[in-house]
Amino acid sequence: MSGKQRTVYAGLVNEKMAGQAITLKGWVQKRRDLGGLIFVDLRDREGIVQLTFSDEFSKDALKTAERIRSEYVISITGVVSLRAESAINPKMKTGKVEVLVHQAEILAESKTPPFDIEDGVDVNEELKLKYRYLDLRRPEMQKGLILRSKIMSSSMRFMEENGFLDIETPYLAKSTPEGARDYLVPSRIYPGSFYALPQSPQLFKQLLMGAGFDRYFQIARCFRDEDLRGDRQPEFTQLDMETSFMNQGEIMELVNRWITQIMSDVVKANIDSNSFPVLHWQEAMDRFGSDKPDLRFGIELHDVSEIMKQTNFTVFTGAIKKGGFVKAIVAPKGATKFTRKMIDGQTDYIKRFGAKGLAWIKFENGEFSGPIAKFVSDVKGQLVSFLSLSDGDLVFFAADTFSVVSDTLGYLRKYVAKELDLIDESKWDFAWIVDWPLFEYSEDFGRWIAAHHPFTMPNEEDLHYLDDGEDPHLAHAQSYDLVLNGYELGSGSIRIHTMDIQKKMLKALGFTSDQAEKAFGFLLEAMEYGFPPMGGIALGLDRLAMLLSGKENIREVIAFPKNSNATEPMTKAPSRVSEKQLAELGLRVPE
RNA sequence: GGUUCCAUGGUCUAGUUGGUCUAGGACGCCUCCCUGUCACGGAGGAGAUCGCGGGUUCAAACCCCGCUGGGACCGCCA
Repeated sequence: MSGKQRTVYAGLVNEKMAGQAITLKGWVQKRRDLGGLIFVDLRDREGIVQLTFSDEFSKDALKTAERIRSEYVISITGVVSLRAESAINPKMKTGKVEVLVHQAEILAESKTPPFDIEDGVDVNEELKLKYRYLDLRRPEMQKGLILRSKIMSSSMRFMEENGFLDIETPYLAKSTPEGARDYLVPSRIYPGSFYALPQSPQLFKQLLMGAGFDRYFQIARCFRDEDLRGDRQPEFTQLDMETSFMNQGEIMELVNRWITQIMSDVVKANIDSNSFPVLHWQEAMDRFGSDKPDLRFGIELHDVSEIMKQTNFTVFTGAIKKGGFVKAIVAPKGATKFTRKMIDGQTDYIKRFGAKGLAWIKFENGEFSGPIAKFVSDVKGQLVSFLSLSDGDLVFFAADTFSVVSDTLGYLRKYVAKELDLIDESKWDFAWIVDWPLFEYSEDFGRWIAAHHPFTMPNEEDLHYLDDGEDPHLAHAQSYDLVLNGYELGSGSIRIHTMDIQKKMLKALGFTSDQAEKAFGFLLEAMEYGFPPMGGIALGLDRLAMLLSGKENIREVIAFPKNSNATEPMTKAPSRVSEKQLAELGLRVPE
């Protein structure tokens, strides 16, 4: 190395530096060789600046430039120069300047990369992951991770300023029932026994409250061995906090201030956290068909069961008789936009939600048309006024159980909004969803399970539902989810802090006292030693970073993510291990 | 566990009623020329067992079956 230190990042060179000698280090984005004059675009994490090589400035440097290829790592020293008016490149942040190179050194050569390192490249995902370190050189990717870092530092600053203590909790923890599948870690010292990687620091943070730390915060990695999605990775990061002696409203207010600070620090957005809508879970489901509604657009669900009861359309009346619903959404001026082919495609798509079909009518020139028009003609007047239809509208109907209708129309309203271009992508629409059911039915277990987790405090007035002979699943919880643009950003609750309620809760979940003792005995015992009232929340850092950087996949804001099959193409994890390693752990693996 | 889509030089892709494909294009790469480019330009060149295996056929990148790998979705995700 020449020994000269970098004086500035390439992307930060500006007109004020004109005439100054600077030293830059970075990667070659592009070389343009005009013969005796060579231009090189030099890239580092802050951006790109143009270098100019000519024997006018240095014969040696020009010679070096002739050898330079894409992705070489170079170090140069030169003088910042204002470009002539005609040579200014308005597309570049540094387009008004260039660096006349007096000294150049190649620090590392590079093979031709397997794909172009530039934003907007369309390369298959596996190749990008295999050469992740190259993909991460793209400005877009660096921007995402830089933004993620800013969310973390903004959060840490907020928590520090509000008296929260950063306390680490174990990664080698105990497997507990309920919830997601655990990642297990075999114990060498106790063959046949396993640690579990935490699905969240939930129990530990509650115990920290029990220990009197009062306010806890942690950027915590969490592990869940479930199948992946675009917004779900097997390991992910939570901005996790817990506080003693605060009620639900106070915690929500604190989170509002926290989010406001993040939005201001990270994306310079001035959001009014006092205006976050607070929706009851039931209301969110009724109006939007989702517990994480996207509120950037309308297209609400309307219950037309009462009107449809009067028709002879057995698909509708039959669903109602079975205790189901008929609901509708209106695609404003959608009658011409949505072709028969598109509707057929959607009819097919919604079958995955359990819907048997999709009914629709078009309202044009005062008349209904479409396959079911004749069945609903008798209630035309009622529908037009109930749904406030105007000319050219298209109406979709779903008739089924509450959950199928909700899933179907909840999906369709997003589809319709996208097709009709009704979504304002510049908006940040936060919402709180509160008053969740305490339990939900699991087909898998054949019993009621905790909707949130087993430590969630029921609403005070619902406590009696946990008593013998009552209907526990009518109980609602002191829990609150923060939603942004249709994504669940975070989930929190007030926790149970007394043993008798906790025991009732576990009993309602079907635990015998023996099983409860075995799984959560340490927690129940802790509750006997002065456990304070407490509550908290965990925000999904990866999702927040994804949304704030406008990405559609969580992989874009994780440096080294897994692919959709939970493998990692670069290191090829997971992999087989040696017989020796297995033997030490007392494990045997079938061939 | 299920549904669905995809796989052609380094990258992205054309090809789709089987023959005219000796597989076309763009970008990239290599050599040479070029002093104001920034999607530099000009001339020339290299580079593909069409993911793998089997089948149908006179003939398969193309049709069928299986496998592998990948994307999206459902289940799952306290």
